[in-house]
Amino acid sequence: MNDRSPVMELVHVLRAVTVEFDLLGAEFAARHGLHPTDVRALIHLLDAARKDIPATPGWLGRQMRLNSAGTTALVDRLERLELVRRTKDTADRRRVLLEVEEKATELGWSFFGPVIAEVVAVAEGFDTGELETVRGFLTAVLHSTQQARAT
Amino acid sequence: MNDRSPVMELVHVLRAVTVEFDLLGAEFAARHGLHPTDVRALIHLLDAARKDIPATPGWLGRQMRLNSAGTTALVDRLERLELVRRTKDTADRRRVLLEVEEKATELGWSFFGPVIAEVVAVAEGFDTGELETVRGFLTAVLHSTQQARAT
DNA sequence: GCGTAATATCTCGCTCACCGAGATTATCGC
DNA sequence: GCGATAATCTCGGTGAGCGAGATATTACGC
Repeated sequence: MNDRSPVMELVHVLRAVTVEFDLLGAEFAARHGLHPTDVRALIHLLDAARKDIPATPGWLGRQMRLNSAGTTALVDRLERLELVRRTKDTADRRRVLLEVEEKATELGWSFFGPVIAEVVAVAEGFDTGELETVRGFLTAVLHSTQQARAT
Repeated sequence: MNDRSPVMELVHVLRAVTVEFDLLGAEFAARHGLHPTDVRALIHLLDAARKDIPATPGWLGRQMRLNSAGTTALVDRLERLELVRRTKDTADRRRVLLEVEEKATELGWSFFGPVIAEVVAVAEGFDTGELETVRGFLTAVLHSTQQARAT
């Protein structure tokens, strides 16, 4: 596999994009006095809310690869910042549901807003078919790596 | 901006890919008894070596958004793990150059190898023009976000 | 050349994110 | 009901990263 092959270029740029997004998250976190982990958690929680997946501490911990102690600490932090609220699940009273506060969605938009604007601006230069190609490729990579990680 | 618009789908999948890559890094780190930060540092150092950019603690700290104390601790860790070597710069003797050991490149390949294999497999289903479209799009997003972060 | 400012790195003390182990509380199958 | 299982939380400890400041080397103004 040549270092200059088209596919290797793709790998490099993909990696560079993830590094860049990480740094964006870290800077956003620092600017708002929270930790990169909190931003990552926020992303997962907003994602869950968007997809109507019930979010619990256990679920969040699995997403973030944190153990239960770390997860409790994380949720404590988020609750203290008034970004989430703990509520008991009436069906299974062992469970605690995490509900994102409005403050959290606002924070989420102020993080993603600029990113979305960037991507929208870039997308201007591509036609619908091309964007569909990009989306298809990224989706395939996503599923492929998720698959690989699960094994 | 509709949540189901093609561009928003792209944003979501891009974000999902970065989350997935983060998790890959974290799991790789855990499996090798090091920290996600160490893996990130390794990526930056191997990148620098590949591009013939001289890597110093200061440079690495800027890439990672660590302050000097944290950077020193990081380099200490990497040196203890025999992944990098500190050498004095003869031109500017205030500076310390970080040279990656062979062990580090091996570790890098064992991390990227599987990822590359995934991307290569996915790329099979796309022709050269399509891959070029994807690469162009990601490169544009990369530059655009780098630009935005600098301001 | 000489003193001063700027630059690169490191040291010290501290905070707190995260882990391992285990306690607590609630649910389910028998 | 009772043991097994599951979800969450508590406690104690480790160490990554920060702020402040020390040290060493180089660049600049005179």
